[in-house]
Amino acid sequence: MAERRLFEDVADEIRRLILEGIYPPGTRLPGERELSERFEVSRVTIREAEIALQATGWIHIRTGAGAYVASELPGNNGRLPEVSAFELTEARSLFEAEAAALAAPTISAETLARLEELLDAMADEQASEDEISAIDREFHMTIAAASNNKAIIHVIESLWRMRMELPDVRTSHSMVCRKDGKARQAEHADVVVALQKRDAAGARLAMRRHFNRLLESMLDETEERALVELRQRSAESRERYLLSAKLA
Amino acid sequence: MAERRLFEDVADEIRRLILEGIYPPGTRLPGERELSERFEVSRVTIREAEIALQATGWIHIRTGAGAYVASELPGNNGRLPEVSAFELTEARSLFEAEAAALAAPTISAETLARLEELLDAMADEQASEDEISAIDREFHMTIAAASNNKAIIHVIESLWRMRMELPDVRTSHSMVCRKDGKARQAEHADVVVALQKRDAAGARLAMRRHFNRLLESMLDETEERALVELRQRSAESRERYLLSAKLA
DNA sequence: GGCTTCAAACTTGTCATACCGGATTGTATG
DNA sequence: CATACAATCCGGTATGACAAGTTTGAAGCC
Repeated sequence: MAERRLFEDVADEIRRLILEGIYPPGTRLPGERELSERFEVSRVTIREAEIALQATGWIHIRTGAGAYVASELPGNNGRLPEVSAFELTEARSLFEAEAAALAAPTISAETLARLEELLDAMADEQASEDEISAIDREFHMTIAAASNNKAIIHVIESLWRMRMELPDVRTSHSMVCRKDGKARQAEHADVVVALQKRDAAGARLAMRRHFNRLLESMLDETEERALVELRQRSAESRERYLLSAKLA
Repeated sequence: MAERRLFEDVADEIRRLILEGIYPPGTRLPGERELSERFEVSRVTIREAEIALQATGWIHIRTGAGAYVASELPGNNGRLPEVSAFELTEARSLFEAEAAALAAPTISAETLARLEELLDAMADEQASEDEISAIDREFHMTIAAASNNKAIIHVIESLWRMRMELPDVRTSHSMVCRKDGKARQAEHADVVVALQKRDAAGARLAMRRHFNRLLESMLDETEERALVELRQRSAESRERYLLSAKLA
Protein backbone atom coordinates (compact mmCIF):
# COMPACT_ATOMS: atom_id res chain seq x y z
CA MET A 1 0.00 0.00 0.00
CA ALA A 2 2.74 2.42 0.92
CA GLU A 3 4.25 1.77 -2.49
CA ARG A 4 5.02 5.42 -3.08
CA ARG A 5 8.49 6.52 -3.82
CA LEU A 6 10.36 8.08 -0.95
CA PHE A 7 11.26 11.28 -2.72
CA GLU A 8 7.59 11.87 -3.50
CA ASP A 9 6.75 11.77 0.19
CA VAL A 10 9.57 14.20 0.86
CA ALA A 11 8.39 16.49 -1.94
CA ASP A 12 4.83 16.45 -0.59
CA GLU A 13 6.09 17.24 2.86
CA ILE A 14 8.19 20.17 1.70
CA ARG A 15 5.26 21.44 -0.36
CA ARG A 16 3.12 21.25 2.74
CA LEU A 17 5.67 23.20 4.77
CA ILE A 18 5.72 25.85 2.08
CA LEU A 19 1.93 26.09 1.99
CA GLU A 20 1.76 26.32 5.76
CA GLY A 21 4.07 29.28 5.69
CA ILE A 22 6.97 27.60 7.45
CA TYR A 23 9.04 28.51 4.40
CA PRO A 24 7.45 31.66 2.95
CA PRO A 25 8.01 32.61 -0.71
CA GLY A 26 11.49 33.93 -1.38
CA THR A 27 13.10 32.32 1.62
CA ARG A 28 15.82 29.74 1.47
CA LEU A 29 15.24 26.12 2.35
CA PRO A 30 17.70 24.30 4.57
CA GLY A 31 20.60 22.71 2.69
CA GLU A 32 20.37 19.25 1.20
CA ARG A 33 22.58 17.78 3.90
CA GLU A 34 20.50 19.23 6.74
CA LEU A 35 17.23 18.13 5.13
CA SER A 36 18.57 14.63 4.59
CA GLU A 37 19.26 14.41 8.33
CA ARG A 38 15.90 15.87 9.26
CA PHE A 39 13.91 13.55 6.99
CA GLU A 40 16.25 10.64 7.69
CA VAL A 41 16.81 9.91 4.03
CA SER A 42 19.88 10.17 1.85
CA ARG A 43 20.94 13.36 0.16
CA VAL A 44 20.12 11.83 -3.23
CA THR A 45 16.49 11.48 -2.18
CA ILE A 46 16.35 15.10 -1.06
CA ARG A 47 17.81 16.13 -4.40
CA GLU A 48 15.19 14.13 -6.27
CA ALA A 49 12.42 15.73 -4.26
CA GLU A 50 13.82 19.21 -4.85
CA ILE A 51 14.21 18.54 -8.58
CA ALA A 52 10.57 17.47 -8.79
CA LEU A 53 9.53 20.61 -6.90
CA GLN A 54 11.62 22.76 -9.17
CA ALA A 55 10.13 21.14 -12.28
CA THR A 56 6.67 22.05 -11.07
CA GLY A 57 7.65 25.58 -10.17
CA TRP A 58 7.53 25.45 -6.37
CA ILE A 59 11.18 26.19 -5.72
CA HIS A 60 14.13 27.34 -7.68
CA ILE A 61 17.61 25.97 -7.09
CA ARG A 62 20.68 28.16 -7.32
CA THR A 63 23.90 26.26 -7.82
CA GLY A 64 26.16 26.66 -4.87
CA ALA A 65 23.73 28.84 -2.97
CA GLY A 66 20.69 26.80 -2.05
CA ALA A 67 17.06 26.17 -2.90
CA TYR A 68 14.66 29.10 -2.68
CA VAL A 69 10.87 29.04 -2.47
CA ALA A 70 9.36 30.54 -5.63
CA SER A 71 8.04 34.05 -5.12
CA GLU A 72 4.80 33.11 -6.84
CA LEU A 73 3.47 29.73 -5.87
CA PRO A 74 2.08 27.62 -8.70
CA GLY A 75 -1.32 27.41 -7.00
CA ASN A 76 -3.94 26.76 -9.66
CA ASN A 77 -1.79 27.99 -12.51
CA GLY A 78 -2.00 25.42 -15.23
CA ARG A 79 -4.37 23.35 -13.23
CA LEU A 80 -8.07 23.35 -13.87
CA PRO A 81 -10.35 25.30 -11.56
CA GLU A 82 -13.27 23.52 -9.98
CA VAL A 83 -16.27 24.59 -11.95
CA SER A 84 -19.74 23.12 -12.17
CA ALA A 85 -21.18 21.69 -15.36
CA PHE A 86 -23.59 24.64 -15.47
CA GLU A 87 -20.86 27.25 -15.28
CA LEU A 88 -18.85 25.48 -17.91
CA THR A 89 -21.74 25.14 -20.30
CA GLU A 90 -22.70 28.78 -19.83
CA ALA A 91 -19.15 29.87 -20.58
CA ARG A 92 -18.98 27.66 -23.65
CA SER A 93 -22.32 29.01 -24.82
CA LEU A 94 -21.00 32.56 -24.76
CA PHE A 95 -17.47 31.99 -25.96
CA GLU A 96 -18.00 29.35 -28.62
CA ALA A 97 -20.88 31.37 -30.04
CA GLU A 98 -18.54 34.33 -30.47
CA ALA A 99 -15.89 32.10 -32.00
CA ALA A 100 -18.42 30.80 -34.51
CA ALA A 101 -19.55 34.32 -35.34
CA LEU A 102 -15.96 35.35 -35.87
CA ALA A 103 -15.26 32.33 -38.05
CA ALA A 104 -18.33 32.69 -40.26
CA PRO A 105 -17.15 35.44 -42.64
CA THR A 106 -13.80 33.88 -43.40
CA ILE A 107 -14.28 30.14 -43.03
CA SER A 108 -12.78 28.14 -45.87
CA ALA A 109 -14.54 25.63 -48.11
CA GLU A 110 -12.23 22.86 -46.88
CA THR A 111 -13.15 23.55 -43.28
CA LEU A 112 -16.83 23.52 -44.13
CA ALA A 113 -16.37 20.20 -45.91
CA ARG A 114 -14.63 18.78 -42.86
CA LEU A 115 -17.50 19.92 -40.64
CA GLU A 116 -19.97 18.11 -42.87
CA GLU A 117 -17.90 14.96 -42.64
CA LEU A 118 -18.00 15.26 -38.89
CA LEU A 119 -21.76 15.68 -38.96
CA ASP A 120 -22.07 12.42 -40.89
CA ALA A 121 -19.63 10.64 -38.61
CA MET A 122 -21.57 11.68 -35.56
CA ALA A 123 -24.80 10.41 -37.10
CA ASP A 124 -23.35 6.91 -37.09
CA GLU A 125 -25.58 4.90 -34.79
CA GLN A 126 -23.06 2.28 -33.78
CA ALA A 127 -20.27 4.55 -32.62
CA SER A 128 -19.14 4.23 -29.03
CA GLU A 129 -19.59 7.01 -26.54
CA ASP A 130 -15.87 7.76 -26.63
CA GLU A 131 -15.81 7.97 -30.40
CA ILE A 132 -18.78 10.31 -30.41
CA SER A 133 -17.05 12.43 -27.82
CA ALA A 134 -13.91 12.63 -29.93
CA ILE A 135 -15.93 13.68 -32.98
CA ASP A 136 -17.81 16.24 -30.91
CA ARG A 137 -14.53 17.66 -29.75
CA GLU A 138 -13.16 17.92 -33.24
CA PHE A 139 -16.36 19.60 -34.41
CA HIS A 140 -16.15 22.33 -31.80
CA MET A 141 -12.39 22.74 -32.08
CA THR A 142 -12.59 22.99 -35.87
CA ILE A 143 -14.95 25.92 -35.56
CA ALA A 144 -12.76 27.47 -32.88
CA ALA A 145 -9.73 27.07 -35.13
CA ALA A 146 -11.61 28.75 -37.98
CA SER A 147 -11.74 31.89 -35.85
CA ASN A 148 -8.07 32.10 -36.71
CA ASN A 149 -7.27 33.50 -33.30
CA LYS A 150 -4.85 31.52 -31.16
CA ALA A 151 -6.05 33.12 -27.93
CA ILE A 152 -9.62 32.04 -28.65
CA ILE A 153 -8.49 28.56 -29.66
CA HIS A 154 -6.53 28.26 -26.44
CA VAL A 155 -9.50 29.31 -24.33
CA ILE A 156 -11.92 26.92 -25.98
CA GLU A 157 -9.40 24.13 -25.73
CA SER A 158 -9.01 24.69 -22.02
CA LEU A 159 -12.79 24.70 -21.61
CA TRP A 160 -12.91 21.35 -23.36
CA ARG A 161 -10.27 20.04 -21.02
CA MET A 162 -12.45 21.03 -18.08
CA ARG A 163 -15.31 19.17 -19.73
CA MET A 164 -13.24 15.99 -19.95
CA GLU A 165 -11.05 16.11 -16.89
CA LEU A 166 -13.29 17.35 -14.10
CA PRO A 167 -15.08 14.29 -12.71
CA ASP A 168 -18.30 16.07 -11.76
CA VAL A 169 -18.63 17.73 -15.11
CA ARG A 170 -17.91 14.49 -16.90
CA THR A 171 -20.64 12.57 -15.17
CA SER A 172 -23.12 15.40 -15.65
CA HIS A 173 -22.48 15.37 -19.36
CA SER A 174 -22.55 11.65 -19.87
CA MET A 175 -25.99 11.56 -18.21
CA VAL A 176 -27.39 14.24 -20.45
CA CYS A 177 -25.69 13.18 -23.68
CA ARG A 178 -26.92 9.63 -23.63
CA LYS A 179 -30.31 10.25 -25.18
CA ASP A 180 -29.78 13.69 -26.66
CA GLY A 181 -28.01 12.50 -29.77
CA LYS A 182 -30.75 13.60 -32.15
CA ALA A 183 -31.05 17.08 -30.70
CA ARG A 184 -27.33 17.63 -30.80
CA GLN A 185 -27.16 16.38 -34.35
CA ALA A 186 -29.78 18.89 -35.50
CA GLU A 187 -28.17 21.76 -33.63
CA HIS A 188 -24.75 21.02 -35.04
CA ALA A 189 -26.27 20.96 -38.50
CA ASP A 190 -27.84 24.37 -37.89
CA VAL A 191 -24.45 25.78 -36.99
CA VAL A 192 -22.89 24.39 -40.16
CA VAL A 193 -25.69 25.80 -42.31
CA ALA A 194 -25.18 29.26 -40.83
CA LEU A 195 -21.44 29.00 -41.42
CA GLN A 196 -22.01 27.94 -45.02
CA LYS A 197 -24.06 31.08 -45.51
CA ARG A 198 -21.24 33.08 -43.93
CA ASP A 199 -23.91 34.29 -41.52
CA ALA A 200 -22.11 35.45 -38.38
CA ALA A 201 -25.21 36.33 -36.39
CA GLY A 202 -26.86 33.08 -37.43
CA ALA A 203 -23.86 31.02 -36.42
CA ARG A 204 -23.72 32.72 -33.07
CA LEU A 205 -27.40 32.13 -32.50
CA ALA A 206 -27.25 28.49 -33.55
CA MET A 207 -24.29 27.82 -31.28
CA ARG A 208 -26.02 29.50 -28.36
CA ARG A 209 -29.15 27.48 -28.94
CA HIS A 210 -27.07 24.32 -28.91
CA PHE A 211 -25.60 25.08 -25.52
CA ASN A 212 -28.75 26.53 -24.07
CA ARG A 213 -30.63 23.34 -24.85
CA LEU A 214 -27.80 21.44 -23.16
CA LEU A 215 -28.12 23.72 -20.15
CA GLU A 216 -31.84 23.05 -19.94
CA SER A 217 -31.32 19.31 -20.23
CA MET A 218 -28.84 19.47 -17.41
CA LEU A 219 -31.28 21.38 -15.25
CA ASP A 220 -34.01 18.82 -15.98
CA GLU A 221 -31.59 16.04 -15.20
CA THR A 222 -30.72 17.64 -11.91
CA GLU A 223 -34.37 17.95 -10.98
CA GLU A 224 -34.95 14.37 -11.98
CA ARG A 225 -32.07 13.17 -9.91
CA ALA A 226 -33.29 15.18 -6.95
CA LEU A 227 -36.70 13.60 -7.37
CA VAL A 228 -35.26 10.12 -7.46
CA GLU A 229 -33.25 10.78 -4.35
CA LEU A 230 -36.29 12.23 -2.64
CA ARG A 231 -38.41 9.23 -3.56
CA GLN A 232 -35.70 6.87 -2.40
CA ARG A 233 -35.40 8.66 0.87
CA SER A 234 -39.12 8.71 1.43
CA ALA A 235 -39.24 5.03 0.55
CA GLU A 236 -36.61 4.39 3.16
CA SER A 237 -38.47 6.34 5.77
CA ARG A 238 -41.68 4.60 4.72
CA GLU A 239 -39.96 1.29 5.30
CA ARG A 240 -38.64 2.51 8.54
CA TYR A 241 -42.05 3.63 9.67
CA LEU A 242 -43.61 0.38 8.57
CA LEU A 243 -40.95 -1.41 10.53
CA SER A 244 -41.70 0.53 13.63
CA ALA A 245 -45.37 -0.16 13.01
CA LYS A 246 -44.70 -3.85 12.95
CA LEU A 247 -42.75 -3.60 16.10
CA ALA A 248 -45.52 -1.83 17.82
CA MET B 1 26.67 31.85 -18.32
CA ALA B 2 25.84 28.54 -19.96
CA GLU B 3 26.29 26.87 -16.59
CA ARG B 4 23.25 24.70 -17.05
CA ARG B 5 22.98 21.60 -15.02
CA LEU B 6 23.72 18.33 -16.72
CA PHE B 7 20.43 16.68 -15.96
CA GLU B 8 18.60 19.59 -17.60
CA ASP B 9 20.48 19.03 -20.81
CA VAL B 10 19.66 15.35 -20.65
CA ALA B 11 15.99 16.10 -19.96
CA ASP B 12 15.84 18.50 -22.90
CA GLU B 13 17.44 15.92 -25.13
CA ILE B 14 15.03 13.19 -24.11
CA ARG B 15 12.12 15.59 -24.59
CA ARG B 16 13.42 16.33 -28.07
CA LEU B 17 13.67 12.64 -28.89
CA ILE B 18 10.09 12.17 -27.74
CA LEU B 19 8.85 15.09 -29.83
CA GLU B 20 10.71 13.82 -32.87
CA GLY B 21 8.94 10.52 -32.59
CA ILE B 22 12.01 8.46 -31.75
CA TYR B 23 10.16 7.42 -28.62
CA PRO B 24 6.45 7.58 -29.48
CA PRO B 25 3.82 7.91 -26.73
CA GLY B 26 3.31 4.72 -24.78
CA THR B 27 6.67 3.21 -25.61
CA ARG B 28 9.34 2.40 -23.09
CA LEU B 29 12.54 4.38 -22.85
CA PRO B 30 15.86 2.57 -22.54
CA GLY B 31 16.82 1.70 -18.97
CA GLU B 32 18.68 4.13 -16.76
CA ARG B 33 21.93 2.22 -17.13
CA GLU B 34 21.78 2.17 -20.91
CA LEU B 35 20.90 5.87 -21.09
CA SER B 36 23.73 6.73 -18.73
CA GLU B 37 26.14 5.04 -21.10
CA ARG B 38 24.63 6.64 -24.17
CA PHE B 39 24.70 10.16 -22.71
CA GLU B 40 27.99 9.50 -20.96
CA VAL B 41 26.69 10.66 -17.59
CA SER B 42 26.09 8.81 -14.36
CA ARG B 43 22.91 6.98 -13.59
CA VAL B 44 22.09 9.59 -10.93
CA THR B 45 21.94 12.27 -13.61
CA ILE B 46 19.65 10.16 -15.79
CA ARG B 47 17.40 9.62 -12.80
CA GLU B 48 17.25 13.36 -12.11
CA ALA B 49 16.37 14.07 -15.72
CA GLU B 50 13.65 11.42 -15.72
CA ILE B 51 12.23 12.72 -12.45
CA ALA B 52 12.02 16.22 -13.89
CA LEU B 53 10.30 14.84 -17.00
CA GLN B 54 7.88 12.87 -14.87
CA ALA B 55 7.06 15.92 -12.76
CA THR B 56 6.11 17.83 -15.89
CA GLY B 57 4.08 14.96 -17.28
CA TRP B 58 6.23 13.83 -20.18
CA ILE B 59 6.96 10.35 -18.95
CA HIS B 60 5.72 8.05 -16.27
CA ILE B 61 8.09 5.84 -14.31
CA ARG B 62 6.97 2.41 -13.19
CA THR B 63 9.03 0.94 -10.39
CA GLY B 64 10.93 -2.07 -11.56
CA ALA B 65 9.60 -1.88 -15.09
CA GLY B 66 10.96 1.25 -16.73
CA ALA B 67 10.05 4.74 -17.87
CA TYR B 68 7.22 5.09 -20.37
CA VAL B 69 6.41 8.06 -22.58
CA ALA B 70 3.09 9.58 -21.53
CA SER B 71 0.22 8.73 -23.87
CA GLU B 72 -0.81 12.35 -24.02
CA LEU B 73 2.07 14.77 -24.27
CA PRO B 74 1.81 17.89 -22.15
CA GLY B 75 2.39 20.13 -25.15
CA ASN B 76 1.34 23.65 -24.25
CA ASN B 77 -0.96 22.57 -21.46
CA GLY B 78 -0.57 24.91 -18.54
CA ARG B 79 1.81 27.09 -20.44
CA LEU B 80 0.69 30.17 -22.26
CA PRO B 81 0.32 29.92 -26.01
CA GLU B 82 2.17 32.38 -28.19
CA VAL B 83 -0.44 34.83 -29.28
CA SER B 84 -0.12 38.27 -30.78
CA ALA B 85 -1.41 41.39 -29.08
CA PHE B 86 -4.10 41.59 -31.75
CA GLU B 87 -5.39 38.13 -31.16
CA LEU B 88 -5.41 38.66 -27.44
CA THR B 89 -7.26 41.94 -27.62
CA GLU B 90 -9.80 40.51 -30.02
CA ALA B 91 -10.43 37.59 -27.67
CA ARG B 92 -10.76 39.90 -24.69
CA SER B 93 -13.14 42.11 -26.64
CA LEU B 94 -15.47 39.20 -27.26
CA PHE B 95 -15.18 37.39 -23.96
CA GLU B 96 -15.06 40.27 -21.52
CA ALA B 97 -18.01 41.88 -23.28
CA GLU B 98 -20.03 38.73 -22.70
CA ALA B 99 -18.89 38.60 -19.08
CA ALA B 100 -20.05 42.20 -18.58
CA ALA B 101 -23.40 41.45 -20.22
CA LEU B 102 -23.81 38.45 -17.95
CA ALA B 103 -22.89 40.47 -14.87
CA ALA B 104 -25.15 43.43 -15.59
CA PRO B 105 -28.50 42.06 -14.40
CA THR B 106 -27.24 40.78 -11.08
CA ILE B 107 -24.30 42.98 -10.12
CA SER B 108 -24.38 44.11 -6.50
CA ALA B 109 -24.30 47.65 -5.20
CA GLU B 110 -21.03 46.95 -3.38
CA THR B 111 -19.37 45.78 -6.56
CA LEU B 112 -20.59 48.87 -8.40
CA ALA B 113 -19.18 51.04 -5.62
CA ARG B 114 -15.85 49.26 -5.90
CA LEU B 115 -15.79 49.87 -9.64
CA GLU B 116 -16.34 53.57 -9.06
CA GLU B 117 -13.48 53.66 -6.60
CA LEU B 118 -11.29 52.03 -9.21
CA LEU B 119 -12.35 54.62 -11.78
CA ASP B 120 -11.24 57.38 -9.43
CA ALA B 121 -7.99 55.63 -8.60
CA MET B 122 -7.14 55.25 -12.26
CA ALA B 123 -7.79 58.93 -12.86
CA ASP B 124 -4.92 59.74 -10.51
CA GLU B 125 -2.35 61.55 -12.63
CA GLN B 126 0.72 60.68 -10.63
CA ALA B 127 0.30 56.93 -10.45
CA SER B 128 3.06 54.79 -11.92
CA GLU B 129 2.52 52.59 -14.93
CA ASP B 130 2.60 49.50 -12.75
CA GLU B 131 0.01 50.89 -10.36
CA ILE B 132 -2.27 51.83 -13.24
CA SER B 133 -1.86 48.35 -14.62
CA ALA B 134 -2.81 46.78 -11.29
CA ILE B 135 -5.91 48.95 -11.06
CA ASP B 136 -6.82 48.12 -14.64
CA ARG B 137 -6.52 44.46 -13.84
CA GLU B 138 -8.72 44.75 -10.79
CA PHE B 139 -11.30 46.67 -12.80
CA HIS B 140 -11.59 43.98 -15.44
CA MET B 141 -11.39 41.10 -12.98
CA THR B 142 -14.07 42.64 -10.76
CA ILE B 143 -16.47 42.68 -13.68
CA ALA B 144 -15.48 39.14 -14.62
CA ALA B 145 -16.07 38.04 -11.04
CA ALA B 146 -19.52 39.67 -11.09
CA SER B 147 -20.48 37.23 -13.83
CA ASN B 148 -20.53 34.73 -10.99
CA ASN B 149 -19.19 31.99 -13.25
CA LYS B 150 -15.90 30.41 -12.25
CA ALA B 151 -15.19 29.14 -15.76
CA ILE B 152 -15.53 32.65 -17.17
CA ILE B 153 -13.40 34.09 -14.38
CA HIS B 154 -10.72 31.50 -15.05
CA VAL B 155 -10.69 32.27 -18.77
CA ILE B 156 -10.44 36.02 -18.32
CA GLU B 157 -7.75 35.55 -15.72
CA SER B 158 -5.69 33.45 -18.09
CA LEU B 159 -6.14 36.09 -20.80
CA TRP B 160 -4.81 38.69 -18.39
CA ARG B 161 -1.82 36.48 -17.67
CA MET B 162 -1.07 36.40 -21.38
CA ARG B 163 -1.30 40.16 -21.41
CA MET B 164 1.29 40.43 -18.65
CA GLU B 165 3.59 37.50 -19.26
CA LEU B 166 4.06 37.38 -23.01
CA PRO B 167 6.87 39.79 -23.82
CA ASP B 168 5.61 40.82 -27.26
CA VAL B 169 2.14 41.53 -25.98
CA ARG B 170 3.51 43.46 -23.06
CA THR B 171 5.54 45.83 -25.19
CA SER B 172 2.69 46.32 -27.63
CA HIS B 173 0.42 47.36 -24.79
CA SER B 174 2.84 49.64 -23.04
CA MET B 175 3.35 51.53 -26.30
CA VAL B 176 -0.36 52.02 -26.84
CA CYS B 177 -1.36 52.66 -23.26
CA ARG B 178 1.07 55.45 -22.63
CA LYS B 179 -1.02 58.26 -24.07
CA ASP B 180 -4.41 56.61 -24.16
CA GLY B 181 -5.20 57.20 -20.52
CA LYS B 182 -8.05 59.59 -21.19
CA ALA B 183 -9.78 57.38 -23.72
CA ARG B 184 -9.54 54.36 -21.46
CA GLN B 185 -10.88 56.34 -18.55
CA ALA B 186 -13.97 57.39 -20.52
CA GLU B 187 -14.57 53.90 -21.85
CA HIS B 188 -14.31 52.34 -18.41
CA ALA B 189 -16.78 54.91 -17.14
CA ASP B 190 -19.21 53.97 -19.91
CA VAL B 191 -19.04 50.35 -18.87
CA VAL B 192 -19.78 51.24 -15.26
CA VAL B 193 -22.73 53.42 -16.26
CA ALA B 194 -24.24 50.59 -18.27
CA LEU B 195 -23.74 48.19 -15.36
CA GLN B 196 -25.40 50.65 -12.99
CA LYS B 197 -28.41 50.66 -15.28
CA ARG B 198 -28.34 46.86 -15.27
CA ASP B 199 -28.17 47.19 -19.03
CA ALA B 200 -26.67 43.97 -20.37
CA ALA B 201 -26.60 44.99 -24.03
CA GLY B 202 -25.16 48.38 -23.10
CA ALA B 203 -22.45 46.86 -20.98
CA ARG B 204 -21.49 44.47 -23.75
CA LEU B 205 -21.35 47.28 -26.27
CA ALA B 206 -19.32 49.57 -24.00
CA MET B 207 -16.82 46.84 -23.29
CA ARG B 208 -16.48 46.03 -26.98
CA ARG B 209 -15.96 49.67 -27.80
CA HIS B 210 -13.21 49.82 -25.20
CA PHE B 211 -11.29 46.94 -26.75
CA ASN B 212 -12.02 47.91 -30.33
CA ARG B 213 -10.51 51.32 -29.76
CA LEU B 214 -7.49 49.58 -28.25
CA LEU B 215 -7.31 47.36 -31.31
CA GLU B 216 -7.35 50.36 -33.61
CA SER B 217 -4.65 52.08 -31.60
CA MET B 218 -2.51 49.02 -31.81
CA LEU B 219 -3.00 48.77 -35.54
CA ASP B 220 -2.07 52.44 -35.92
CA GLU B 221 0.98 51.86 -33.80
CA THR B 222 1.98 48.94 -35.95
CA GLU B 223 1.55 50.99 -39.08
CA GLU B 224 3.69 53.74 -37.67
CA ARG B 225 6.39 51.33 -36.68
CA ALA B 226 6.68 49.45 -39.93
CA LEU B 227 5.11 51.83 -42.31
CA VAL B 228 6.81 50.82 -45.51
CA GLU B 229 6.71 47.08 -45.64
CA LEU B 230 3.68 46.39 -43.57
CA ARG B 231 1.21 48.86 -44.99
CA GLN B 232 -0.41 46.37 -47.31
CA ARG B 233 -0.57 43.61 -44.78
CA SER B 234 -1.79 45.68 -41.89
CA ALA B 235 -4.57 47.06 -44.06
CA GLU B 236 -5.69 43.49 -44.51
CA SER B 237 -5.32 42.85 -40.82
CA ARG B 238 -7.30 45.94 -40.01
CA GLU B 239 -10.17 44.72 -42.11
CA ARG B 240 -9.90 41.29 -40.63
CA TYR B 241 -9.72 42.37 -37.00
CA LEU B 242 -12.36 45.03 -37.22
CA LEU B 243 -14.80 42.42 -38.45
CA SER B 244 -15.48 41.58 -34.86
CA ALA B 245 -16.51 45.19 -34.28
CA LYS B 246 -19.02 45.08 -37.10
CA LEU B 247 -20.56 41.97 -35.67
CA ALA B 248 -21.59 43.75 -32.51
C1' DG C 1 -0.49 -29.49 -26.05
C1' DG C 2 -1.86 -25.93 -23.04
C1' DC C 3 -1.92 -23.95 -18.55
C1' DT C 4 0.08 -22.77 -14.06
C1' DT C 5 3.97 -21.84 -11.09
C1' DC C 6 8.07 -20.02 -9.79
C1' DA C 7 12.71 -18.61 -9.93
C1' DA C 8 16.27 -16.13 -12.51
C1' DA C 9 17.26 -11.88 -14.87
C1' DC C 10 16.49 -7.28 -15.30
C1' DT C 11 14.84 -2.68 -13.68
C1' DT C 12 13.96 0.98 -10.67
C1' DG C 13 14.62 2.82 -5.64
C1' DT C 14 17.65 4.15 -2.16
C1' DC C 15 21.91 4.58 0.20
C1' DA C 16 26.89 5.95 1.60
C1' DT C 17 30.80 8.17 0.14
C1' DA C 18 33.82 11.02 -2.42
C1' DC C 19 35.31 14.89 -5.00
C1' DC C 20 34.65 19.12 -7.96
C1' DG C 21 33.54 23.79 -8.76
C1' DG C 22 30.53 27.81 -7.83
C1' DA C 23 28.72 31.03 -4.02
C1' DT C 24 29.12 33.15 0.37
C1' DT C 25 31.27 35.16 4.02
C1' DG C 26 34.49 36.80 7.11
C1' DT C 27 39.00 38.42 7.66
C1' DA C 28 43.25 40.49 6.61
C1' DT C 29 45.36 43.94 3.97
C1' DG C 30 46.04 48.29 1.44
C1' DC D 1 36.76 52.28 4.89
C1' DA D 2 37.04 49.71 0.85
C1' DT D 3 38.96 45.86 -1.41
C1' DA D 4 41.00 41.39 -2.19
C1' DC D 5 41.37 36.83 -0.88
C1' DA D 6 40.93 32.50 1.32
C1' DA D 7 38.28 29.37 4.22
C1' DT D 8 34.06 27.30 4.10
C1' DC D 9 29.47 26.08 2.79
C1' DC D 10 26.65 24.30 -0.78
C1' DG D 11 24.91 22.19 -4.82
C1' DG D 12 26.39 18.94 -9.02
C1' DT D 13 28.07 14.66 -10.45
C1' DA D 14 30.23 10.03 -10.23
C1' DT D 15 30.76 5.25 -8.38
C1' DG D 16 29.47 1.13 -6.42
C1' DA D 17 26.38 -1.52 -3.80
C1' DC D 18 22.19 -3.57 -2.24
C1' DA D 19 16.96 -3.75 -1.69
C1' DA D 20 12.65 -4.39 -3.80
C1' DG D 21 9.53 -4.64 -7.70
C1' DT D 22 8.49 -6.50 -12.62
C1' DT D 23 9.15 -9.49 -16.63
C1' DT D 24 10.04 -13.43 -18.71
C1' DG D 25 10.65 -17.94 -19.81
C1' DA D 26 11.33 -22.55 -18.61
C1' DA D 27 10.07 -26.33 -15.71
C1' DG D 28 6.40 -28.92 -14.14
C1' DC D 29 1.62 -30.22 -13.87
C1' DC D 30 -2.94 -31.26 -15.73
